[in-house]
Amino acid sequence: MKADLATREPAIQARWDSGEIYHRIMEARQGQPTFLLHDGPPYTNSPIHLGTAMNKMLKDFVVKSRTMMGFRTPYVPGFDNHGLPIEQAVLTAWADEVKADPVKLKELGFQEKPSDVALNHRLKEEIVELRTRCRAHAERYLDVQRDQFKRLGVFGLWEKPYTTMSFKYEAEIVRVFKRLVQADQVYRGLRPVLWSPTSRTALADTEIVYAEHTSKAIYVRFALKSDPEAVLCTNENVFTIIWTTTPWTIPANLACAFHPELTYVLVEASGARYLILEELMEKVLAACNLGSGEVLQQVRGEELEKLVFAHPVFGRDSRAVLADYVTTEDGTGVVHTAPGHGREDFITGLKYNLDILCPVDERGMLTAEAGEFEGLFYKQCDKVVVERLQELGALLTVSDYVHQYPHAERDGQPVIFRATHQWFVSIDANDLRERMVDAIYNKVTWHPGNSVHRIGKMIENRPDWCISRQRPWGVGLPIFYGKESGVPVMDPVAIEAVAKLVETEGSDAWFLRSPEEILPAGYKHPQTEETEFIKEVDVFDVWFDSGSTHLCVLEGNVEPAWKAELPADLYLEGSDQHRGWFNTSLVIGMGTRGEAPYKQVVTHGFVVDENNEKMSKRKGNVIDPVEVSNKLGADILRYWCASVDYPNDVPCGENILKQCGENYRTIRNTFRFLLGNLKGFVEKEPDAIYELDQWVMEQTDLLVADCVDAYSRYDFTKVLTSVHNFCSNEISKFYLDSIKDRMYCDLPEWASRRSGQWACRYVLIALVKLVAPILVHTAEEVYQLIPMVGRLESVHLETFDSKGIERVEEIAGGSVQERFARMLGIRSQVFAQFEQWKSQANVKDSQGVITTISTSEDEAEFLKSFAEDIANYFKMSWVEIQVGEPSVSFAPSPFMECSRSRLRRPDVAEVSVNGSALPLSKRDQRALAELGLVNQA
RNA sequence: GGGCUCAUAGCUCAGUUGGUUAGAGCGCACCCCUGAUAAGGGUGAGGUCACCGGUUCGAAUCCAGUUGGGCCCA
Repeated sequence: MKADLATREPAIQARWDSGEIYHRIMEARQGQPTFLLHDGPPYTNSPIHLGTAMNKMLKDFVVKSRTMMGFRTPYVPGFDNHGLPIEQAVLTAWADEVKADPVKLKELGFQEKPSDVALNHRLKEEIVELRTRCRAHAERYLDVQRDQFKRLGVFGLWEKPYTTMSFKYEAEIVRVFKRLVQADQVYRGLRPVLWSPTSRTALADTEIVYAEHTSKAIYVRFALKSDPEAVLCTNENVFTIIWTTTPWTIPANLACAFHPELTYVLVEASGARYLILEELMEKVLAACNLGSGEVLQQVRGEELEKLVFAHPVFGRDSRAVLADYVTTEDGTGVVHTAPGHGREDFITGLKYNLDILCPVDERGMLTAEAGEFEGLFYKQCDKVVVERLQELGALLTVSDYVHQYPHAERDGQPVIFRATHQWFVSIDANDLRERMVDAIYNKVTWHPGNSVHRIGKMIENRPDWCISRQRPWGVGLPIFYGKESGVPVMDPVAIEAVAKLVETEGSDAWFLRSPEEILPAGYKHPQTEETEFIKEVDVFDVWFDSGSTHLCVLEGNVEPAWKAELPADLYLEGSDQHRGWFNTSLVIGMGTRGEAPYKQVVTHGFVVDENNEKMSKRKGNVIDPVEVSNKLGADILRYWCASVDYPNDVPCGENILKQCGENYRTIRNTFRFLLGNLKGFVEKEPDAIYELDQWVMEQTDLLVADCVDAYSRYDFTKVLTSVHNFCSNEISKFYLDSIKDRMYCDLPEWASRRSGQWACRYVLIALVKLVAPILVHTAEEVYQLIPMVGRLESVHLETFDSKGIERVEEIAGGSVQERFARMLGIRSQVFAQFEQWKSQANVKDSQGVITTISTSEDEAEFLKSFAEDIANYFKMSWVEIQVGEPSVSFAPSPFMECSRSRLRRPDVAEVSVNGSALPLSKRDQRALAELGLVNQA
């Protein structure tokens, strides 16, 4: 019975497939309490990797173990299809066809602003062509991944998984948006994005490369305008100094940021007073040629919050604000803040309710909002601003500064941060944040427990969620704008019209159809009463797609068969999903339904190699789960998955897998030998159960109790190590050795042998069920070979053989367990002493040896209570027990060797068998007599 | 740089609220069996609990820091 899992497993899986195992299980658990694990969808742009595999296997452990605990455990796998990585893969493969270049698309008028939305016919076709290719790409890898997951032995509704690109799902995404709009959770606002002025498009982070760039670095002084709380000792001739490498953003300056916890000084130098960071004082004074300074006052940053400075060019207010990203490395400790031109600036702007001022248009030209700088290209503006500041006496110094600066990967040109209109889910409207934080800390259970801090901190600090993306591969944001007014339509009726369209024609239709074709006849803008509209061209952030899964799937709106009770019992994903899916699902769940979509969340770490280093193709330390399955077997990979401490980062490599294979074989061989003992098994409970057999069945009951408890706590390592140790220590090293004599020499119908077989089967069934959620194929294979009436179609339809808590406690404290624990303690002492004796006595094996144990009256009586069995337990021919000074001695047995049992016991005597004299023990004489081979002695 | 986190034998893991000599399995070494045999059994050697301080009668365990991994952000 060679393992050979690589060929056995596919055959087992084929039987599951043809028997529709998932559906059989669902039928079998009809009406039982439900345990719902809701699947987080993997992204369909490549074959699975080990991390994806681990995630699915862990989920499968949960689903299968809960099934065997008696729950109904529907599992609808999902796939995440939209988004940039697929789009990029498609574009790369399509690179030679220039018409698909997104830059080209933008040039054709595919702009992010509503005024640019008028899509011409040609463009529509190109977008749809690109989307079609993306869809095909996603479909292809969806199939690949599905096959790979199935190869791992994962059960689920594989013929009808949820896919975020299915028409009905896309329509539900639109409806989730509608619900958030109805809940007054959505708004349109400005936000800085990486922007390429040359290609006039927003860029994703992945489209950016950092390259060396020489900028003009300037020190600029801002005069103090007011100090309402008189924090400073004087307000005459006071300035602060900022340092920036982007002079063109000076027109957009609205604030100066100080670090709340750092110390600033008011220093008098060259006839003026400057408020700068203490730590950088010398450096700044030197850089600005201000000579040496005299410190007038020290003040902590947090006290400066009420100060107002004057914009050096426009004279308008530039508020002092606090921000902890202010560093002590570059600059002055005071950060020029332009909320329309930087991410951190933007966040600070939101915090202080500053305008998101962005006086730069999509071409990189300064707009009217930039006053005297209007009409300049931002690079020219750099120069002009410097000159103007010089003229105004605000410029302290200027120099060239070489640093890493973001450039567009596509054309190699530098990019800028530029605020553009985007759609947001507000995190603070309707106390959403508070309610989420409450749910995190008080409603949801997190495993491991400390991950509550991780998600908690994130939600406490997260900014509003920008859900719009300027990309073609996604679900279009279902927003109409009044053609003249540009006012967006926030009307559920209009959004529902889009949902209806998408449901039947897919989200491509949003790009193809005109507003008139989509909206109800005669539709009027609720605010402006306009009747002509243009459409938004942005699509949803893919995290909106996946954050909606619990609504799309579990509410049953996409597919009634998926309907389940919300919140789900469990989400189980990698720890990166604190930022991702757990987060977005919570926002959407709380924003729409007012509660978290999950009751419990389990997170797992990432796979690292045997040196605890991250796996990467470059390092060549990647383990491919499919390759492992096809070479060693999926059960080996599953063994690995259950043997590592998954809440942490988990190591994997060839040596570790080899070790898993060895441990696996211990379990497999134990099953195999137990099975071997069941030859000729009779399905009838024996009249009497031997004490040893009673012991092993009780041990099994205790193991089952431990393991089921471990399963309920998602502690698969505990399950597997317990089972493995049990197989090795209790079963293989003791029990099976001890019953060998009985199994080989007693006759099949004897009560002794029947008792042993009964116990072997009891143990085997229990063990096979225990490992079934993990070693899915092996358990099935063995289960089908166990002689039993009422065997189910699959082991995965079974339930664990759990005894009640009372019975378990009774066993644990019972006399059989106590007696055997004591006896086994003595046994190991005897073994240790035997090892010493046999080397000096030149005896190789205990089989032909007699042991004499001299001990206290109490212990002697105890050992004698096991009668002749003690010889089997100690693997000796015979054990003499006497009262006396404690000692253990050994001697080669002086008795004849029984030619049947090979034991040298006192009762061996020569009897005549078929005319020749054979030495036989009493038991063997009886056996042969019953077989008619010898006369009863 | 920030948030969260991890570090116990060669490997994978246990180590409850701080309390004898830090455990298990695998691997390894030596020995045995050959009626579990691409199996099985016995014995044994392996650890300054990442490092450095501190709290304590007592620290793998609590605290601070350092180093090195990991995830997420900047």
